[in-house]
Amino acid sequence: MNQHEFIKGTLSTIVLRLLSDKGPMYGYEITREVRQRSGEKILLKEGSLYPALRKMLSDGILYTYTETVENRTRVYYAVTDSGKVREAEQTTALLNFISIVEELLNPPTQSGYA
Amino acid sequence: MNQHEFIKGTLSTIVLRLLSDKGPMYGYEITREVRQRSGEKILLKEGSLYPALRKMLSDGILYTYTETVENRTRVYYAVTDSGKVREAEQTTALLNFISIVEELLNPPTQSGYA
DNA sequence: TTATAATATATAGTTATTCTATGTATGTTT
DNA sequence: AAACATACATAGAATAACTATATATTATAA
Repeated sequence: MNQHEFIKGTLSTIVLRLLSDKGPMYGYEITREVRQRSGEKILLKEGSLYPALRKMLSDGILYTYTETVENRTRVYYAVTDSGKVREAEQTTALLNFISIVEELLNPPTQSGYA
Repeated sequence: MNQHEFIKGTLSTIVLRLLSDKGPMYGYEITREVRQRSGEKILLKEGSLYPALRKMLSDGILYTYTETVENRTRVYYAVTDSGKVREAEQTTALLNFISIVEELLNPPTQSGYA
């Protein structure tokens, strides 16, 4: 995600939300899904994704299992029970933060117009 | 802004927007205004604000002048012409990014409800 | 009167996160 | 044969925000 640095701090929430929503996914699949769902706007890099996934693993909010399909190993990442709690918390917190930022960006000089 | 790290990447846009909207402000005033406008949710720290302001100065999107009120020096930060252009760009980009994130966070399984 | 809080500035150093660049390996298409 | 897509991953750089600290004045509270 080079095109804007707004992603910082939101990446793990987005990934966690995606895994909660779609079920277990493997890394490469996550990058494609985020790219597709964002209309090619958010291009997740491996150098961002894998460290983020490893942190979530060590935090106990994800776990992994592997499958081999056509000689290619896939490492699936899935949400743990505590991860589900965290997902709800973080999603709510991010949406709250977003609404605050939207208010801050809305020019008060324009409010008052009918 | 310790309570959530979502701020990362958005701080300078918020400050730039605020200065564009309210006119020149001094550092301490900015922290109070952001705190107040955000309903005490975003608590800007000096260690975050002043480095951010200095970066914007060196980028040429802000300039400063000083005033002394009751023996206290105030360093006012104001938006340059190129800063006005940047403000419009960054604000639009942030709002676009926000709408993408909102879409990503919206569970597609829930869409379809009336 | 002394201490604390509010006003006002700012920096040094730490931590955390994302990115660039790179590396491995297989299968498919040109 | 080369390039591209699939699939993993890491090392090191860059950046941004934070904690903690420092200075100084004025106002308030104990």
